[in-house]
Amino acid sequence: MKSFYITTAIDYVNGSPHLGHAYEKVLTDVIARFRRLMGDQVHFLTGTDEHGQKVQQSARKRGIPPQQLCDEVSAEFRALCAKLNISNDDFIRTTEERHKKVVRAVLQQLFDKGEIYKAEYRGFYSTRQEQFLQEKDRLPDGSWPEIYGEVTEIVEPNYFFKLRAYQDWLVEFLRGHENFIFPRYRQKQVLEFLKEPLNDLCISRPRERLEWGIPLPFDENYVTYVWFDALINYYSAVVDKPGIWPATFHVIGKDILMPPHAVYWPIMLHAAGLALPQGLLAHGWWMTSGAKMSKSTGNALNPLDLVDEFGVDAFRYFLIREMNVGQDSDFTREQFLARYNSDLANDLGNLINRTLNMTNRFGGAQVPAAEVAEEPEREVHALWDKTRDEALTLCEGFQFHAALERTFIFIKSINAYIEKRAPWKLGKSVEAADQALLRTSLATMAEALRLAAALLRAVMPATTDKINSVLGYTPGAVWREELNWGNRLVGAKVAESLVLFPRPAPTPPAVGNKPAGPKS
RNA sequence: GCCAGAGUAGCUCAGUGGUAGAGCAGAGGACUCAUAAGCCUUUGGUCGCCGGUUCAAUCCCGGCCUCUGGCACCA
Repeated sequence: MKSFYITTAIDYVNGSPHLGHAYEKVLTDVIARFRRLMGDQVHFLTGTDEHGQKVQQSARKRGIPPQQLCDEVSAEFRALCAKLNISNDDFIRTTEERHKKVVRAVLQQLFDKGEIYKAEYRGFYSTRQEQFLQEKDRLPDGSWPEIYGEVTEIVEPNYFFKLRAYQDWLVEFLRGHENFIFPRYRQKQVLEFLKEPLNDLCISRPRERLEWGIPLPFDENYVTYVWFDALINYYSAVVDKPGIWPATFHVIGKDILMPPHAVYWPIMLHAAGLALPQGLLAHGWWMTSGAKMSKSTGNALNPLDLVDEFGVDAFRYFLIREMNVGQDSDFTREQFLARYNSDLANDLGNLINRTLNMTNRFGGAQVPAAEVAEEPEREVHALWDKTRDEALTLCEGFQFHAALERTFIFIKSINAYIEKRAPWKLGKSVEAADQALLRTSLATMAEALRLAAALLRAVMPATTDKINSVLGYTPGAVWREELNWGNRLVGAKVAESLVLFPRPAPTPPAVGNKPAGPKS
C-alpha cells in the first residue's frame, strides 16, 4: 500500500481558532480522506506550536504558567478538530517530550557537522516589547513608534544556521522538481526570491530574554527560536513510526510558505541528511469584503457558528466548494446560505427525501431492480461515468471545488431524470410496461443517489453515511468499486423520509426601523 | 520600487485566434413524488483602458489603470 503522510501547519497557541485554522484542517482532512478512499496508507498529522515570546508574555499577563496557557489553548484546537470531524491520526504539541527530544537531537547533529555556528547578532532592540525590531517597523520619518519605548541598537551573541551554503543546492532542487510547490506559480515566486543571496538563519535566543523554549543541547544558555522548533514537528511526530517519513504533503497557508517552508525547511532537512517532502500545498485566505478574516479584525460574523447552525458537513461543503485551492475567497453569510439552500437543501436534500417518498409510495419501501435502459436511463449512466472519472482526476489535482461542481451537476441531472419519468404518473397506470418503467425509475434514482453520495464521502462523510443508511445500504470496503453503477440496492428497505439539510427559517424582512433580529 | 497572481453578465467564476458560457439571483410556464423544493423556457455582458499584429482578438504583443500577495530572520 502506498504511504501518504500529510500534515497541516501546527497552530500557534497565542490565539484562539478562527476560520483560517478551520479551513486548513478541513482541506487537509478532505485530502487525507480522499487518499484513504483511494487505498493509500494515510498518516494525517496536526497539532499546536507552543513556545515563544508571545506565549510567554500572554501567560505572564494572566499570571499563569506558560504550560497552563498552552494546555488550555491546545485543547481548543483539539476541540476544533473534533467539531469539524477531522480524521487526524495524531496531534502533536511542541511542548511534548517526544518533540523536544528530536529537536535537540537534530540541533546537536547539525552542530556536530558544523552547520551551526556562533556569531554576533546586531539589531534594534525594544526593551519594553522585549523584541528586536525590523526596518519595516519604523515610521516613515525613520523613528520608532511610541509603543516600543526606548529602542537601542545592541549586539548579542547567537547561533546561526548555514542557510546560505545551501542556496545553490535549493535552486537546483526546485528547478529539478517543478511540482514541489502547489500552486505552481508560487514556486516561481520562490525561485525569484532565491535570486537574492540568503543570509544565515539566526536560530537562538538567549535564555534571559526568552525562557519558554527548547534549550540548545550544546549551549543551555540559549533556547532555539521558532523554526527549528516548529518545523521539526513534522518529523518528530513520526520519527519512531517506521515507513511514514518523508511527508507527502505539507498543507500550509501562503503566509508561511516563504521563506519558512520553501526555504528553511528543505535546507534544514537536506543539511540533516533527511528525505524531503514530496510537495508543499499553499492555500489562500478567506476574506470578508477584501479584509483578511481573523479574530483581530473583529468581524461580526463568526463563521464557526455556522457549524452549530447548519451542521459540520454543510460547513465543510461550503469551504471546499467555494475555495479554489491556492486562491483567496470571500466568506459571507449570504454566500453560505446561497450554497446551502441551492445545492444542499434544494438539489441534494430534497432529492433524497423525494426518492424515499416515492420508493415508499410506489415501491413498497423496497428498491426494485431496473428492467429497461432507454434513453433517459442511458443518459444518467453515461453522465455518471463521466462525472466519476472527472471528479477523481480533479481530486487528485486538488481541484476539489471543480469536483464538487461536477458532482452536483450529476445530482441535478437525477432531479431532471425524475421529471422525465414522472413516477407519480407511472404509478397511476396499470399497464405492465408502465409498471416496469416505474420500477426502473425508482431503481435508477436510488442507485444514482447512492453513487453521488459515495462521491461526496471525502468532503461530507457524515452525509454519505446518512444517505447509505436511509437507503438501507452498507457499503463495501473498496471505495473504487462502490463507484460503479450496479444493482447493489436491489431489495434494500429504505427509510420513510429524511430531511437532511432543512431550509433555514426565512429571515424576517429587514424593513422599518425595528431593532435587528433577536439576539440569542 | 521589484516580482507574481487577478481584472468576463447583479454575484461567484469557466473559457477559446473567428464577433462569449455555467451556477446563483431575476422573469415566465407546465407539473405535484418532494424541504413552496424540483423541471422547462428566458432577460442580462462594448470579456479593465489605450494602441499594435492579423482577413479576424476577449483570448497574441506593447503600454497604462485597479485589486491581492511576497520582498528574509516577522507567526
